[in-house]
Amino acid sequence: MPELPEVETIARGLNKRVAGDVIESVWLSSKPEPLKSPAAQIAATLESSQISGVRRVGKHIVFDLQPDKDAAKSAALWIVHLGMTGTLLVCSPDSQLEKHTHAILRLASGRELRFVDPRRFGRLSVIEKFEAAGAEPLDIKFEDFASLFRGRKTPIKSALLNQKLMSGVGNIYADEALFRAGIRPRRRAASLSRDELKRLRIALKRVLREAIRLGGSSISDYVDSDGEEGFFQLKHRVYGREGQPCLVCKTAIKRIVIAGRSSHYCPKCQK
DNA sequence: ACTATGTCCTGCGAGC
DNA sequence: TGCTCGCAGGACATAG
Repeated sequence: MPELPEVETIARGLNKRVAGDVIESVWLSSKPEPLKSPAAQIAATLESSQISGVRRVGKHIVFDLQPDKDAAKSAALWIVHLGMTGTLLVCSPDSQLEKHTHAILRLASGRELRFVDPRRFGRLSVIEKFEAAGAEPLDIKFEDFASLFRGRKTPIKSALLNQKLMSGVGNIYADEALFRAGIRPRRRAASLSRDELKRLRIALKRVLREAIRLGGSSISDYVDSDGEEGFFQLKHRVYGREGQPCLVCKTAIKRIVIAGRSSHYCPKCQK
C-alpha cells in the first residue's frame, strides 16, 4: 500500500502520538507471514520497553525502543513494513477489533497500537541496528544517483522500484516522476542521458516532497494512523489515468505492464 | 551479477 | 443478485 510519502506521514503521526509511551503487553496473531522475527522474540523485546521515537527509513517504520531499566535488555528497534495493505492504528481498547488484526500493543497510556493487514504482505521484526539497503531518494546526490543506473539494461521504471538501489520509491511515484521528467518507463536505465538523469532526480524529489506535504496519496482506503486521508491523489498526472487526456497535451494516457506492475505514461510528453 | 517471471494473500469493482 | 475475472500502493525466490 504505502510508499515513501505515506510511510513518512504515518511515522510522523505515530511519533507525535506514541513517543514516550511504554508498551505494557503484546499480543501477536498466529498467522505466520507477518512475523519476520520469532513471535517470542518480538514480544519479549517490545514488552516493558519505552517508545523513544518513531521514524521512517525507506518504506520501513522504525520504532526506537528503550528497555525498562530493570530489564537485562539492550536498546532495540521494532521494524514495521506495511506491505500493500498494512496499517498501524492508535485507538482505545474498546474500539472494534478489525478483521486481520495481527498485533496489539497495550500502552501505559491506556491506548492500544494495532497492526492490521488483510493481505499479510506486511512484516514485523525486531533488530538491534537497521540499515536500509538502498539510498534515500530525498538525500541522494546527483553523481550517486547517476551511478545507480550505469550499465543497467532493465527498464528505468524497474530500476526505480528496486529497493536495493533506492529505498522508498513505489509504483505511483515512479510513474509520476517519470512523467514529470519526460521519460518513458520502458527506457533502458543505462540509456538515460546525463540531462535526463538530472531531470529525473529533481522530478522524483519534488514529487515525493509535495506528496509528503499533502499527507500522501489516498487511493482505495488508505488513511494515516490518525484516520486522516492524504490528498496527493488529486495531483496524479498519469497514475490511474489510463485513457484520460494528458494534462499537458491531451493525448490519451497509456497503461502498460512492466515487471508485472502497471505503468502509466503519456506517449507524446515522454520520450 | 543482473534480469524476468511467478508467487505470496485478501478484497473490491466491473462486467455478465 | 451472484458469479468470475482482473487488479491492487510490495518484495521475495527462483530460473535463466
